Amino acid sequence: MKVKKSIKRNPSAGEKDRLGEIYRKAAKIIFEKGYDATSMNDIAAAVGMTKAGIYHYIEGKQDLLFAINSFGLDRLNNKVIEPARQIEDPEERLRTIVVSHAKLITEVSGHITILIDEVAGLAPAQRRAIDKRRRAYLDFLRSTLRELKDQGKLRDIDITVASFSIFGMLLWLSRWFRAGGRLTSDEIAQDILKIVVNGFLINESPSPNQPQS
Amino acid sequence: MKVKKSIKRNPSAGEKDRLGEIYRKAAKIIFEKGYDATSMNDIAAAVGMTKAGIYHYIEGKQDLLFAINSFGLDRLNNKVIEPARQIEDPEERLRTIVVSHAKLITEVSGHITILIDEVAGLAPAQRRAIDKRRRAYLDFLRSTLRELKDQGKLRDIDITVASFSIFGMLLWLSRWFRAGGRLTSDEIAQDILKIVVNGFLINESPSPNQPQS
DNA sequence: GTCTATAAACGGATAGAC
DNA sequence: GTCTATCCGTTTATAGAC
Repeated sequence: MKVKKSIKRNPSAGEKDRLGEIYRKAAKIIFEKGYDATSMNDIAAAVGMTKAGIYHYIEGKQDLLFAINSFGLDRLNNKVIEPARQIEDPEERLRTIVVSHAKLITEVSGHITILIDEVAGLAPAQRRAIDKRRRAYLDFLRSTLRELKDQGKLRDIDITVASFSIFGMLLWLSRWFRAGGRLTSDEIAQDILKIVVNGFLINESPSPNQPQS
Repeated sequence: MKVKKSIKRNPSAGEKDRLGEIYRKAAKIIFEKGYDATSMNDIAAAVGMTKAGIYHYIEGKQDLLFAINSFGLDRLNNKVIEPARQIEDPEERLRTIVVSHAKLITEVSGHITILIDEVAGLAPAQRRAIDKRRRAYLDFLRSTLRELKDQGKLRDIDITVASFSIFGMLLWLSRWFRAGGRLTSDEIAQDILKIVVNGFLINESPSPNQPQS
């Protein structure tokens, strides 16, 4: 049981936040190359240290992956799930989920947010913990769609298909989005919102881009 | 230059199609665990041979990955792209792409169809070849959406966002679909089609599940 | 805290017997 | 065609000097 949790004061100016830097750089490389293809040497080089050096900060490669996944899920929780939970109206809640999740992905630390498939490298107990949190998010989305269906506002689409399809669009966004490209964060989030609103919801008041017949 | 291409007669009854078996089993394991996490030992064990044994059939791990990707793209070409190319009307073409791609994924050999992220392990020339074919598919979808936009049938959504979003739904389907579950291939394909038709197209004649106001 | 050096295990791939 | 045995590079991780 090593001393890991040194009190997390904000690293003051000039002081190096080594552990945080390791997390961020590792997340970026793992996102790009995949967990197994990323060696501790790759990470060390990116941080500007040797492999042995970073073992001073982390327990091992598995724990690093777990920490990154956990951090990403914390972000998701803070930026998407918790704000959305405060919203009573399910339609407004759905809009909030879609837009805030899309923007979380496209805004600065996109890689750290969701490592889609990189749970296979975790120890079983770690993996269960991550899977549980992901499932909780899926269930949250699903229950929102259920409410909408009960209100007669959802199209005749299976809720499982609907929730996974929304997920699919968002997860894939993290792969194709390039910062600084033609499209801004906002434009993309709004377009995906339009797709969801029109594709999933029954619109009594047509959306802005619906032609007035 | 080894003799690889022994004439491919159909293996007659009782005769073993070893190479085909290696491809299928390898595709399944790579799809589940990822390319780098899959060792030649894993594949050999799944086929019921030793590592050395399968090197009699394949050139190496990279070539195995390339063969699997190529085979998947061949399937995509035969079952989705070519049939859709025959269709003049872009709306009908879009419907065909979505439904046939969804069914390709959910029907038997789903894993072999698309190894989404497993191109990093390829040699540069191989990778370019695979990327080129994928991009051709994306361009095909994009040009179909472009035609619809020119006809005023597409909502005010950026074509890039639209095409990637359709892709995202379909690619993610390969991850969450479980054969023999509650939902059939057909039900899923039809639901995704509904999402696309309502989410992307401007419907002059409302779709069946659109409420008649 | 960060390094060099090295241990211990595992990876892809091949040689050669049968 | 399939095996056992083995080569050699790379990987994670650690020991110990500074």
